[in-house]
Amino acid sequence: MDYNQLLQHIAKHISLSQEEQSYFTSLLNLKKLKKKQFLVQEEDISRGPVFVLEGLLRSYSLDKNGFEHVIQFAPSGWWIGDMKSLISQKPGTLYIDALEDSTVIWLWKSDLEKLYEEVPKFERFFRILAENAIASYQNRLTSMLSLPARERYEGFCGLYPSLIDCLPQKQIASYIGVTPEFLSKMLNAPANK
Amino acid sequence: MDYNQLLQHIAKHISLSQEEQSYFTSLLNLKKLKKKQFLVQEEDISRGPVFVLEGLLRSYSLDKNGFEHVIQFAPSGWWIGDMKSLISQKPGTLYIDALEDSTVIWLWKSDLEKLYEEVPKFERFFRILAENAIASYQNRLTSMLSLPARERYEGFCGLYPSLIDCLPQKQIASYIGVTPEFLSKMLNAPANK
DNA sequence: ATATATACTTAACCTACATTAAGTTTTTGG
DNA sequence: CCAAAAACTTAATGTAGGTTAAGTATATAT
Repeated sequence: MDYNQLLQHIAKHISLSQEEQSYFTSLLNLKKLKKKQFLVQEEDISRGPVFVLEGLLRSYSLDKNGFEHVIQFAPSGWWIGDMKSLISQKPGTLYIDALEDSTVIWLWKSDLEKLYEEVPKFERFFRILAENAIASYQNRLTSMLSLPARERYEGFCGLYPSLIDCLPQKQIASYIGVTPEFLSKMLNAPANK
Repeated sequence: MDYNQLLQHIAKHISLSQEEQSYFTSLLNLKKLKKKQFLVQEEDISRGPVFVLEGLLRSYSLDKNGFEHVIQFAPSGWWIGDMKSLISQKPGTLYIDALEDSTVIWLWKSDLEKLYEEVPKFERFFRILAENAIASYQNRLTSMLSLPARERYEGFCGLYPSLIDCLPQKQIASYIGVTPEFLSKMLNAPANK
């Protein structure tokens, strides 16, 4: 399969020899998801980090009234996962599914651990990845705590312009933390303000 | 100085030889902070990760009305930092100050990078640290998006029982995302509900 | 092509939480 | 030990955003 996109992405942070590359790719698993299909089913909890080759995934939580709350979108070239479940290897609280037909690459946690032993440079790669994720969560939290819905929406548009046209509005509403009805009203309100 | 607490904390995740330990400690800087004192002043932006030996720090953002929004508390034994500024080495958007007289240990980013070269095991250590932080941010976001204020408060009490008695109520209000007035009313409301 | 599900809109009404403001208690610093 | 600042409380009033519900538009699948 075509792992080039992933290898190029990794090459931005660490450089791998030919052998390291092929050892790495030998550990990869490919999965195709139909729109609405879940990444992780049932007891299948030990999956490691997931890279989106093509398509669009999201992670979300469910509240006790059955409403979904989007934690993250992952278009092509992004990583996604439920970190609590990945660390603890217990069933997580996040659901991950495909918003479009998608192709993803993933690692078993045990293979990832072997990879760290064999090619320690990957510790650096995933450290950098994790640090970037932290920066973006700190940012998101700040905006949840301190901005009104309209500014959170504008922030989203600024940060993910390419997602605006391909995401259903209700998904964006969920991400910024309002109901679809309210987002609709807000966007169709007289001009601005 | 007494770096034992930090070394023990690190030993939970990686094991270091005597030399590695002393190389590491040679890079550390110690700083004492008075209550209300800021960790990072003015243009002093290139500070790396900060470990709290003693006391209590917090990071927060300021909104345009001058209100503070707490992103994280860091009691003794915890790490704290503004990840965006650490990565970009540009002034960040978070403020970090001491809620009690405190002692912290910190690294310059350039020293941290030398450390990664000399003792690659630290890549693993900070990767694990970062992954744990991600899990906790995913959790916090979930609770901001899907729980009402009372349940966020209860979640906070469950997660940080030791902080409840030593934190001013208004700091907890800020962390869970409500005004101090509302938290006060909520806690003094007839019994429960 | 048509049926059905899903997405979006609009509007009336509702509520969790914010704002303002005044008063009380506790902590801090000199 | 005292004055001033900071923290907490209470209450009246305001509002951003939720809920419910009904209708319209747009996909999706067969």
